[in-house]
Amino acid sequence: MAVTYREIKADILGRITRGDWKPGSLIPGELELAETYGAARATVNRAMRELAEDGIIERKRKSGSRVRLSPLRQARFDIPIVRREIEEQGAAYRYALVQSELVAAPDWVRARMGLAPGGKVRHLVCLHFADGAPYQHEDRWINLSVLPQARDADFATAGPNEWLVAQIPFSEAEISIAATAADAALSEHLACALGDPLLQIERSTRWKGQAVTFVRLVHHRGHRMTARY
Amino acid sequence: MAVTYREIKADILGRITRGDWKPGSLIPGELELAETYGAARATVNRAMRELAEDGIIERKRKSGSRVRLSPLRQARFDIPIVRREIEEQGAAYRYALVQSELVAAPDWVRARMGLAPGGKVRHLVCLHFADGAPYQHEDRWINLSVLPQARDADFATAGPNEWLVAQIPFSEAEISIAATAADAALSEHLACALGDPLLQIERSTRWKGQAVTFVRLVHHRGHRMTARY
DNA sequence: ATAGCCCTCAAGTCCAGACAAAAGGCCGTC
DNA sequence: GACGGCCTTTTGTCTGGACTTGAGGGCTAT
Repeated sequence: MAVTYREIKADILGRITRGDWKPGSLIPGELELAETYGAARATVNRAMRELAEDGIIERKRKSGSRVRLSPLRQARFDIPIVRREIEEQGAAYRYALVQSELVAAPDWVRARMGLAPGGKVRHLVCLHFADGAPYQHEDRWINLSVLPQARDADFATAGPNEWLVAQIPFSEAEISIAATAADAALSEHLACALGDPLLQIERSTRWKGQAVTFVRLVHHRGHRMTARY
Repeated sequence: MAVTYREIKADILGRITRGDWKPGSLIPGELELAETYGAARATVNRAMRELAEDGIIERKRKSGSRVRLSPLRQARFDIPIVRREIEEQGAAYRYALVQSELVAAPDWVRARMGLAPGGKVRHLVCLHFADGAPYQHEDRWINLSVLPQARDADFATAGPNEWLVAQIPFSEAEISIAATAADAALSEHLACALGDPLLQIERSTRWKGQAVTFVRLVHHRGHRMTARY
Protein backbone atom coordinates (compact mmCIF):
# COMPACT_ATOMS: atom_id res chain seq x y z
CA MET A 1 0.00 0.00 0.00
CA ALA A 2 1.13 3.50 -0.73
CA VAL A 3 2.16 5.86 2.02
CA THR A 4 -0.62 8.30 2.88
CA TYR A 5 -0.14 12.02 3.30
CA ARG A 6 -1.55 11.66 6.80
CA GLU A 7 1.20 9.25 7.77
CA ILE A 8 3.82 11.55 6.35
CA LYS A 9 2.32 14.56 8.11
CA ALA A 10 2.17 12.67 11.40
CA ASP A 11 5.75 11.47 11.02
CA ILE A 12 7.11 14.91 10.24
CA LEU A 13 5.14 16.38 13.15
CA GLY A 14 6.57 13.65 15.34
CA ARG A 15 10.13 14.49 14.34
CA ILE A 16 9.46 18.12 15.15
CA THR A 17 7.84 17.53 18.54
CA ARG A 18 10.48 14.96 19.45
CA GLY A 19 13.09 17.60 18.72
CA ASP A 20 14.82 15.89 15.79
CA TRP A 21 14.10 19.02 13.78
CA LYS A 22 14.37 22.03 16.06
CA PRO A 23 12.51 25.33 15.74
CA GLY A 24 14.19 27.51 13.16
CA SER A 25 15.95 24.65 11.42
CA LEU A 26 15.51 23.66 7.81
CA ILE A 27 13.47 20.61 6.83
CA PRO A 28 14.59 18.47 3.90
CA GLY A 29 13.08 19.47 0.54
CA GLU A 30 10.01 17.84 -0.91
CA LEU A 31 12.01 15.84 -3.40
CA GLU A 32 14.25 14.37 -0.74
CA LEU A 33 11.32 13.60 1.56
CA ALA A 34 9.43 11.98 -1.29
CA GLU A 35 12.37 9.67 -1.80
CA THR A 36 12.80 8.77 1.88
CA TYR A 37 9.10 8.05 2.28
CA GLY A 38 8.85 6.34 -1.06
CA ALA A 39 5.96 8.61 -2.07
CA ALA A 40 5.22 11.01 -4.89
CA ARG A 41 6.17 14.64 -4.42
CA ALA A 42 2.50 15.65 -4.60
CA THR A 43 1.81 13.52 -1.54
CA VAL A 44 4.64 15.05 0.47
CA ASN A 45 3.50 18.46 -0.74
CA ARG A 46 0.06 17.95 0.71
CA ALA A 47 1.48 16.91 4.08
CA MET A 48 3.77 19.93 4.18
CA ARG A 49 1.06 22.30 2.98
CA GLU A 50 -1.22 21.25 5.82
CA LEU A 51 1.57 21.61 8.36
CA ALA A 52 2.07 25.15 7.07
CA GLU A 53 -1.67 25.85 7.37
CA ASP A 54 -1.57 24.55 10.92
CA GLY A 55 1.14 27.08 11.71
CA ILE A 56 3.80 24.44 12.45
CA ILE A 57 6.20 25.22 9.63
CA GLU A 58 6.94 28.12 7.32
CA ARG A 59 7.56 27.60 3.63
CA LYS A 60 9.28 29.77 1.08
CA ARG A 61 10.27 29.09 -2.47
CA LYS A 62 13.93 28.67 -3.11
CA SER A 63 14.82 28.79 0.59
CA GLY A 64 12.82 25.73 1.64
CA SER A 65 10.69 24.86 4.66
CA ARG A 66 11.69 25.54 8.22
CA VAL A 67 10.14 24.86 11.60
CA ARG A 68 8.57 28.02 13.02
CA LEU A 69 10.52 29.67 15.81
CA SER A 70 7.43 30.05 17.91
CA PRO A 71 4.52 28.02 16.62
CA LEU A 72 1.77 30.28 15.39
CA ARG A 73 -1.02 29.76 17.86
CA GLN A 74 -4.42 30.23 16.34
CA ALA A 75 -7.75 29.18 17.71
CA ARG A 76 -10.88 28.63 15.66
CA PHE A 77 -14.13 29.56 17.29
CA ASP A 78 -17.40 28.44 15.82
CA ILE A 79 -19.96 31.20 15.80
CA PRO A 80 -23.19 29.28 15.76
CA ILE A 81 -26.67 30.65 15.43
CA VAL A 82 -27.90 31.27 18.98
CA ARG A 83 -30.84 28.95 18.68
CA ARG A 84 -28.66 26.08 17.58
CA GLU A 85 -26.11 26.84 20.30
CA ILE A 86 -28.77 26.68 22.99
CA GLU A 87 -30.50 23.61 21.63
CA GLU A 88 -27.21 21.75 21.38
CA GLN A 89 -26.79 22.26 25.09
CA GLY A 90 -30.05 20.44 25.55
CA ALA A 91 -31.89 23.53 26.71
CA ALA A 92 -35.21 24.88 25.51
CA TYR A 93 -34.91 27.94 23.30
CA ARG A 94 -37.19 30.93 23.49
CA TYR A 95 -37.04 34.16 21.55
CA ALA A 96 -38.48 37.54 22.36
CA LEU A 97 -38.58 40.78 20.41
CA VAL A 98 -38.09 43.71 22.76
CA GLN A 99 -38.05 46.66 20.43
CA SER A 100 -38.34 47.38 16.74
CA GLU A 101 -38.05 50.69 14.91
CA LEU A 102 -37.18 52.30 11.59
CA VAL A 103 -34.76 55.15 12.13
CA ALA A 104 -31.95 57.15 10.65
CA ALA A 105 -28.80 55.48 11.91
CA PRO A 106 -27.23 57.22 14.90
CA ASP A 107 -23.72 58.48 14.35
CA TRP A 108 -21.89 55.66 16.09
CA VAL A 109 -23.74 53.07 14.05
CA ARG A 110 -23.13 55.02 10.85
CA ALA A 111 -19.44 55.09 11.62
CA ARG A 112 -19.34 51.37 12.33
CA MET A 113 -21.24 50.45 9.20
CA GLY A 114 -19.86 53.12 6.92
CA LEU A 115 -23.27 54.52 6.01
CA ALA A 116 -24.09 57.82 4.37
CA PRO A 117 -25.57 60.54 6.62
CA GLY A 118 -29.30 60.05 7.01
CA GLY A 119 -29.09 56.39 6.02
CA LYS A 120 -32.17 54.51 7.17
CA VAL A 121 -31.82 51.36 9.22
CA ARG A 122 -34.06 48.90 10.93
CA HIS A 123 -33.15 48.70 14.58
CA LEU A 124 -34.09 45.63 16.61
CA VAL A 125 -33.55 44.61 20.20
CA CYS A 126 -34.13 40.95 20.94
CA LEU A 127 -33.60 38.47 23.71
CA HIS A 128 -32.70 34.81 23.55
CA PHE A 129 -33.54 32.53 26.45
CA ALA A 130 -32.20 29.11 27.41
CA ASP A 131 -34.58 27.12 29.62
CA GLY A 132 -36.30 30.36 30.54
CA ALA A 133 -33.13 32.13 31.67
CA PRO A 134 -31.87 35.08 29.64
CA TYR A 135 -28.96 33.93 27.51
CA GLN A 136 -28.13 36.65 25.04
CA HIS A 137 -29.13 40.24 24.35
CA GLU A 138 -29.10 41.20 20.69
CA ASP A 139 -28.89 44.77 19.47
CA ARG A 140 -29.14 44.71 15.70
CA TRP A 141 -29.04 47.30 12.94
CA ILE A 142 -29.93 46.39 9.36
CA ASN A 143 -29.04 48.62 6.41
CA LEU A 144 -32.29 49.28 4.54
CA SER A 145 -30.58 50.54 1.40
CA VAL A 146 -29.10 47.06 0.91
CA LEU A 147 -31.98 45.07 2.34
CA PRO A 148 -35.22 47.04 1.80
CA GLN A 149 -37.18 43.86 2.53
CA ALA A 150 -36.17 44.30 6.17
CA ARG A 151 -38.61 47.23 6.37
CA ASP A 152 -41.63 44.95 6.32
CA ALA A 153 -40.22 41.70 7.64
CA ASP A 154 -41.78 40.37 10.81
CA PHE A 155 -39.34 39.63 13.59
CA ALA A 156 -41.91 38.91 16.29
CA THR A 157 -41.57 35.15 16.24
CA ALA A 158 -38.16 34.38 14.74
CA GLY A 159 -34.83 36.12 15.28
CA PRO A 160 -33.33 38.40 12.64
CA ASN A 161 -30.29 36.17 12.37
CA GLU A 162 -32.20 33.34 10.77
CA TRP A 163 -34.04 35.75 8.51
CA LEU A 164 -30.77 37.32 7.40
CA VAL A 165 -29.17 33.96 6.64
CA ALA A 166 -32.01 33.30 4.23
CA GLN A 167 -31.58 36.70 2.55
CA ILE A 168 -27.81 36.79 2.12
CA PRO A 169 -26.40 33.46 3.13
CA PHE A 170 -22.80 34.26 2.26
CA SER A 171 -20.99 37.40 3.24
CA GLU A 172 -17.86 38.78 4.78
CA ALA A 173 -17.74 39.74 8.38
CA GLU A 174 -15.56 41.35 10.98
CA ILE A 175 -16.01 40.16 14.50
CA SER A 176 -14.62 41.54 17.70
CA ILE A 177 -14.83 40.42 21.29
CA ALA A 178 -14.64 42.58 24.38
CA ALA A 179 -15.82 42.85 27.95
CA THR A 180 -18.48 45.38 28.85
CA ALA A 181 -20.35 46.46 31.97
CA ALA A 182 -24.09 45.95 32.31
CA ASP A 183 -26.00 49.21 31.96
CA ALA A 184 -29.54 49.69 33.21
CA ALA A 185 -31.20 48.04 30.21
CA LEU A 186 -28.77 45.15 30.04
CA SER A 187 -28.94 44.39 33.73
CA GLU A 188 -32.70 44.23 33.52
CA HIS A 189 -32.87 42.11 30.39
CA LEU A 190 -30.11 39.74 31.38
CA ALA A 191 -31.17 39.53 35.02
CA CYS A 192 -27.85 40.64 36.44
CA ALA A 193 -26.57 43.47 38.63
CA LEU A 194 -25.72 46.91 37.30
CA GLY A 195 -22.06 46.98 36.29
CA ASP A 196 -21.65 43.23 36.02
CA PRO A 197 -18.94 42.21 33.53
CA LEU A 198 -20.45 40.71 30.38
CA LEU A 199 -18.94 39.18 27.28
CA GLN A 200 -19.80 41.20 24.20
CA ILE A 201 -19.41 40.17 20.59
CA GLU A 202 -19.77 42.69 17.82
CA ARG A 203 -20.11 41.62 14.23
CA SER A 204 -20.43 43.75 11.16
CA THR A 205 -21.30 42.03 7.94
CA ARG A 206 -20.75 43.28 4.43
CA TRP A 207 -21.76 42.02 1.06
CA LYS A 208 -20.27 43.28 -2.18
CA GLY A 209 -18.53 46.02 -0.25
CA GLN A 210 -21.74 47.31 1.32
CA ALA A 211 -22.52 47.09 5.01
CA VAL A 212 -25.48 44.80 5.53
CA THR A 213 -25.87 44.60 9.25
CA PHE A 214 -24.17 45.40 12.51
CA VAL A 215 -25.00 43.45 15.63
CA ARG A 216 -23.91 43.62 19.24
CA LEU A 217 -24.46 40.42 21.16
CA VAL A 218 -24.12 40.59 24.93
CA HIS A 219 -24.16 37.30 26.80
CA HIS A 220 -25.49 36.42 30.20
CA ARG A 221 -23.15 36.81 33.14
CA GLY A 222 -20.52 34.08 33.31
CA HIS A 223 -20.72 33.05 29.66
CA ARG A 224 -17.51 31.77 28.12
CA MET A 225 -16.38 30.87 24.64
CA THR A 226 -14.18 27.82 24.35
CA ALA A 227 -11.95 26.40 21.64
CA ARG A 228 -9.27 23.78 21.32
CA TYR A 229 -6.19 23.60 19.16
CA MET B 1 -3.07 28.57 -19.68
CA ALA B 2 -4.70 26.00 -17.51
CA VAL B 3 -7.60 26.84 -15.23
CA THR B 4 -6.43 27.29 -11.65
CA TYR B 5 -8.18 25.81 -8.65
CA ARG B 6 -8.53 29.34 -7.30
CA GLU B 7 -10.52 30.41 -10.35
CA ILE B 8 -12.74 27.38 -10.04
CA LYS B 9 -13.22 27.98 -6.32
CA ALA B 10 -14.06 31.63 -6.93
CA ASP B 11 -16.48 30.76 -9.72
CA ILE B 12 -18.31 28.15 -7.66
CA LEU B 13 -18.47 30.53 -4.71
CA GLY B 14 -19.84 33.15 -7.08
CA ARG B 15 -22.58 30.86 -8.29
CA ILE B 16 -23.51 30.13 -4.71
CA THR B 17 -23.55 33.74 -3.53
CA ARG B 18 -25.41 34.85 -6.65
CA GLY B 19 -28.03 32.27 -5.83
CA ASP B 20 -27.59 30.04 -8.89
CA TRP B 21 -27.02 27.17 -6.49
CA LYS B 22 -29.21 27.65 -3.45
CA PRO B 23 -28.53 26.48 0.10
CA GLY B 24 -29.39 22.81 0.46
CA SER B 25 -29.17 22.09 -3.25
CA LEU B 26 -26.85 19.62 -4.88
CA ILE B 27 -23.77 20.78 -6.78
CA PRO B 28 -22.66 18.93 -9.93
CA GLY B 29 -20.16 16.14 -9.33
CA GLU B 30 -16.43 16.58 -9.68
CA LEU B 31 -16.33 14.78 -12.99
CA GLU B 32 -18.98 17.00 -14.50
CA LEU B 33 -17.38 20.17 -13.14
CA ALA B 34 -13.98 19.08 -14.44
CA GLU B 35 -15.48 18.80 -17.88
CA THR B 36 -17.29 22.15 -17.80
CA TYR B 37 -14.17 23.96 -16.57
CA GLY B 38 -11.87 21.97 -18.83
CA ALA B 39 -9.70 21.00 -15.88
CA ALA B 40 -8.52 17.78 -14.30
CA ARG B 41 -10.63 16.24 -11.58
CA ALA B 42 -7.83 16.74 -9.03
CA THR B 43 -8.00 20.48 -9.65
CA VAL B 44 -11.76 20.62 -9.14
CA ASN B 45 -11.30 18.43 -6.08
CA ARG B 46 -8.95 20.92 -4.49
CA ALA B 47 -11.37 23.79 -5.08
CA MET B 48 -14.26 21.82 -3.57
CA ARG B 49 -12.16 20.58 -0.67
CA GLU B 50 -11.28 24.14 0.29
CA LEU B 51 -14.89 25.25 0.02
CA ALA B 52 -15.78 22.45 2.39
CA GLU B 53 -13.03 23.52 4.81
CA ASP B 54 -14.35 27.08 4.66
CA GLY B 55 -17.74 25.78 5.73
CA ILE B 56 -19.48 26.77 2.49
CA ILE B 57 -20.43 23.32 1.25
CA GLU B 58 -20.86 19.87 2.71
CA ARG B 59 -19.48 16.80 0.97
CA LYS B 60 -20.43 13.17 1.28
CA ARG B 61 -19.37 10.16 -0.71
CA LYS B 62 -21.98 8.65 -2.88
CA SER B 63 -24.48 11.47 -2.27
CA GLY B 64 -22.36 14.32 -3.62
CA SER B 65 -21.75 17.91 -2.52
CA ARG B 66 -24.44 20.31 -1.42
CA VAL B 67 -24.52 23.92 -0.32
CA ARG B 68 -24.79 24.22 3.45
CA LEU B 69 -28.22 25.28 4.75
CA SER B 70 -26.72 27.85 7.04
CA PRO B 71 -23.08 28.55 6.34
CA LEU B 72 -20.89 27.41 9.17
CA ARG B 73 -19.53 30.60 10.64
CA GLN B 74 -16.13 30.20 12.18
CA ALA B 75 -13.59 32.82 13.06
CA ARG B 76 -9.89 32.27 13.50
CA PHE B 77 -8.15 34.29 16.14
CA ASP B 78 -4.41 34.47 16.27
CA ILE B 79 -3.10 34.15 19.77
CA PRO B 80 0.26 35.86 19.53
CA ILE B 81 2.92 36.09 22.19
CA VAL B 82 2.20 39.29 24.12
CA ARG B 83 5.52 40.86 23.35
CA ARG B 84 5.04 40.38 19.64
CA GLU B 85 1.46 41.65 19.82
CA ILE B 86 2.58 44.85 21.51
CA GLU B 87 5.60 45.42 19.30
CA GLU B 88 3.51 44.95 16.18
CA GLN B 89 1.35 47.82 17.33
CA GLY B 90 4.49 49.93 17.29
CA ALA B 91 4.56 50.27 21.07
CA ALA B 92 7.48 49.70 23.42
CA TYR B 93 7.24 46.49 25.38
CA ARG B 94 8.15 46.16 29.03
CA TYR B 95 7.88 43.13 31.27
CA ALA B 96 7.71 42.92 35.05
CA LEU B 97 7.65 39.98 37.41
CA VAL B 98 5.28 40.70 40.28
CA GLN B 99 5.37 37.49 42.26
CA SER B 100 7.03 34.09 42.11
CA GLU B 101 6.55 31.11 44.39
CA LEU B 102 6.80 27.33 44.60
CA VAL B 103 3.65 25.91 46.12
CA ALA B 104 1.31 22.98 46.24
CA ALA B 105 -1.38 23.79 43.72
CA PRO B 106 -4.56 25.20 45.25
CA ASP B 107 -7.66 23.14 44.65
CA TRP B 108 -9.11 25.22 41.83
CA VAL B 109 -5.84 25.05 39.91
CA ARG B 110 -5.55 21.31 40.57
CA ALA B 111 -9.01 20.82 39.17
CA ARG B 112 -8.27 22.88 36.08
CA MET B 113 -4.99 21.13 35.37
CA GLY B 114 -5.99 17.66 36.51
CA LEU B 115 -3.12 17.38 39.00
CA ALA B 116 -2.73 14.88 41.82
CA PRO B 117 -3.31 16.19 45.37
CA GLY B 118 -0.20 17.87 46.72
CA GLY B 119 1.17 18.42 43.21
CA LYS B 120 3.85 21.10 43.22
CA VAL B 121 3.62 24.02 40.85
CA ARG B 122 5.52 27.17 40.11
CA HIS B 123 3.20 30.13 40.43
CA LEU B 124 4.04 33.39 38.69
CA VAL B 125 2.32 36.72 38.45
CA CYS B 126 3.59 38.99 35.71
CA LEU B 127 2.70 42.24 34.00
CA HIS B 128 3.13 43.27 30.41
CA PHE B 129 3.27 46.96 29.50
CA ALA B 130 2.79 48.74 26.19
CA ASP B 131 4.42 52.17 26.07
CA GLY B 132 4.47 52.19 29.86
CA ALA B 133 0.76 51.50 30.25
CA PRO B 134 -0.33 48.18 31.74
CA TYR B 135 -1.49 45.91 28.95
CA GLN B 136 -1.93 42.43 30.32
CA HIS B 137 -1.90 40.72 33.70
CA GLU B 138 -0.59 37.14 33.63
CA ASP B 139 -1.35 34.61 36.34
CA ARG B 140 0.55 31.45 35.48
CA TRP B 141 0.89 28.00 36.99
CA ILE B 142 3.50 25.54 35.75
CA ASN B 143 3.36 21.83 36.56
CA LEU B 144 6.73 20.95 38.11
CA SER B 145 6.26 17.21 37.69
CA VAL B 146 6.31 17.72 33.92
CA LEU B 147 8.74 20.64 33.82
CA PRO B 148 11.08 20.37 36.82
CA GLN B 149 13.41 22.88 35.11
CA ALA B 150 10.80 25.52 35.93
CA ARG B 151 11.86 25.27 39.59
CA ASP B 152 15.14 27.07 38.95
CA ALA B 153 14.37 29.08 35.83
CA ASP B 154 14.71 32.83 36.14
CA PHE B 155 11.65 34.79 35.11
CA ALA B 156 12.84 38.19 36.27
CA THR B 157 13.74 39.54 32.85
CA ALA B 158 11.75 37.50 30.33
CA GLY B 159 8.19 36.26 30.49
CA PRO B 160 7.37 32.61 31.16
CA ASN B 161 5.62 32.35 27.82
CA GLU B 162 8.81 32.69 25.83
CA TRP B 163 10.62 30.32 28.18
CA LEU B 164 7.86 27.74 27.81
CA VAL B 165 7.89 27.94 24.03
CA ALA B 166 11.56 27.00 24.12
CA GLN B 167 10.88 24.04 26.44
CA ILE B 168 7.87 22.46 24.74
CA PRO B 169 7.26 24.26 21.48
CA PHE B 170 4.36 22.08 20.36
CA SER B 171 1.46 21.10 22.51
CA GLU B 172 -2.30 20.92 22.69
CA ALA B 173 -4.29 23.62 24.37
CA GLU B 174 -7.77 24.55 25.41
CA ILE B 175 -8.59 28.22 25.45
CA SER B 176 -11.59 30.00 26.81
CA ILE B 177 -12.66 33.61 26.80
CA ALA B 178 -14.85 35.35 29.33
CA ALA B 179 -15.51 38.70 30.94
CA THR B 180 -14.44 39.30 34.52
CA ALA B 181 -14.57 42.11 37.03
CA ALA B 182 -11.41 43.77 38.34
CA ASP B 183 -10.64 42.74 41.92
CA ALA B 184 -8.35 44.72 44.18
CA ALA B 185 -5.12 43.30 42.78
CA LEU B 186 -6.22 43.56 39.16
CA SER B 187 -7.46 47.11 39.49
CA GLU B 188 -4.13 48.15 40.97
CA HIS B 189 -1.96 46.34 38.44
CA LEU B 190 -4.00 47.28 35.41
CA ALA B 191 -4.66 50.85 36.58
CA CYS B 192 -8.42 50.61 36.43
CA ALA B 193 -11.34 50.96 38.82
CA LEU B 194 -12.53 48.20 41.10
CA GLY B 195 -15.19 46.17 39.31
CA ASP B 196 -14.26 47.31 35.81
CA PRO B 197 -15.13 44.73 33.13
CA LEU B 198 -12.02 43.07 31.73
CA LEU B 199 -11.47 40.53 28.99
CA GLN B 200 -9.99 37.34 30.38
CA ILE B 201 -8.40 34.52 28.43
CA GLU B 202 -7.66 31.22 30.10
CA ARG B 203 -5.45 28.65 28.46
CA SER B 204 -4.49 25.23 29.70
CA THR B 205 -1.81 23.41 27.81
CA ARG B 206 -1.10 19.71 27.78
CA TRP B 207 1.65 17.62 26.30
CA LYS B 208 1.44 13.87 25.93
CA GLY B 209 -1.72 13.89 28.02
CA GLN B 210 -0.13 15.72 30.93
CA ALA B 211 -1.04 19.23 32.00
CA VAL B 212 1.93 21.50 31.46
CA THR B 213 0.67 24.93 32.37
CA PHE B 214 -2.45 26.90 33.10
CA VAL B 215 -2.53 30.64 32.54
CA ARG B 216 -5.09 33.35 33.08
CA LEU B 217 -4.49 36.46 31.01
CA VAL B 218 -6.48 39.55 31.92
CA HIS B 219 -6.26 42.48 29.56
CA HIS B 220 -6.38 46.19 30.20
CA ARG B 221 -9.74 47.85 30.22
CA GLY B 222 -11.19 48.28 26.74
CA HIS B 223 -9.11 45.61 25.06
CA ARG B 224 -10.75 43.81 22.17
CA MET B 225 -9.89 40.81 20.04
CA THR B 226 -10.69 41.07 16.37
CA ALA B 227 -10.94 38.62 13.51
CA ARG B 228 -12.26 38.58 9.99
CA TYR B 229 -13.83 35.83 7.94
C1' DA C 1 -39.84 -8.52 8.08
C1' DT C 2 -34.79 -8.61 8.66
C1' DA C 3 -30.10 -9.38 8.74
C1' DG C 4 -26.38 -9.94 5.66
C1' DC C 5 -24.14 -9.41 1.27
C1' DC C 6 -22.85 -7.27 -3.01
C1' DC C 7 -22.97 -3.65 -6.36
C1' DT C 8 -22.46 1.09 -7.52
C1' DC C 9 -21.46 5.76 -7.23
C1' DA C 10 -19.05 9.90 -5.68
C1' DA C 11 -15.64 11.64 -3.09
C1' DG C 12 -10.75 10.71 -1.28
C1' DT C 13 -6.22 9.75 -2.27
C1' DC C 14 -2.07 8.55 -4.86
C1' DC C 15 1.26 8.67 -8.80
C1' DA C 16 4.56 10.19 -12.31
C1' DG C 17 5.52 13.80 -14.97
C1' DA C 18 5.36 18.59 -16.40
C1' DC C 19 5.46 23.52 -16.26
C1' DA C 20 4.95 28.06 -13.42
C1' DA C 21 6.47 31.34 -10.15
C1' DA C 22 9.11 33.28 -6.52
C1' DA C 23 13.41 34.25 -4.60
C1' DG C 24 18.05 33.79 -3.77
C1' DG C 25 22.79 33.93 -5.93
C1' DC C 26 26.07 34.96 -9.61
C1' DC C 27 28.08 37.50 -13.16
C1' DG C 28 28.98 41.08 -16.26
C1' DT C 29 28.62 45.92 -17.32
C1' DC C 30 29.02 50.53 -16.28
C1' DG D 1 31.25 49.33 -6.01
C1' DA D 2 26.28 49.56 -7.76
C1' DC D 3 22.85 47.98 -10.81
C1' DG D 4 20.66 44.85 -13.77
C1' DG D 5 19.76 40.61 -15.93
C1' DC D 6 20.35 35.48 -16.04
C1' DC D 7 20.49 30.97 -13.68
C1' DT D 8 19.16 27.75 -10.23
C1' DT D 9 16.66 26.03 -6.53
C1' DT D 10 12.49 25.03 -4.20
C1' DT D 11 7.80 25.33 -3.63
C1' DG D 12 3.23 25.77 -6.15
C1' DT D 13 0.10 23.98 -9.28
C1' DC D 14 -1.99 21.20 -13.19
C1' DT D 15 -2.72 16.84 -15.82
C1' DG D 16 -4.66 12.38 -16.79
C1' DG D 17 -4.89 8.25 -15.07
C1' DA D 18 -5.61 4.76 -11.36
C1' DC D 19 -7.03 2.65 -7.11
C1' DT D 20 -9.40 3.18 -2.34
C1' DT D 21 -13.04 4.19 0.83
C1' DG D 22 -17.52 4.96 2.57
C1' DA D 23 -22.30 5.21 2.05
C1' DG D 24 -26.71 3.89 -0.26
C1' DG D 25 -29.63 0.72 -2.50
C1' DG D 26 -31.21 -3.48 -3.61
C1' DC D 27 -31.20 -8.48 -3.55
C1' DT D 28 -31.31 -12.81 -1.01
C1' DA D 29 -31.57 -16.22 2.42
C1' DT D 30 -33.14 -16.81 6.97
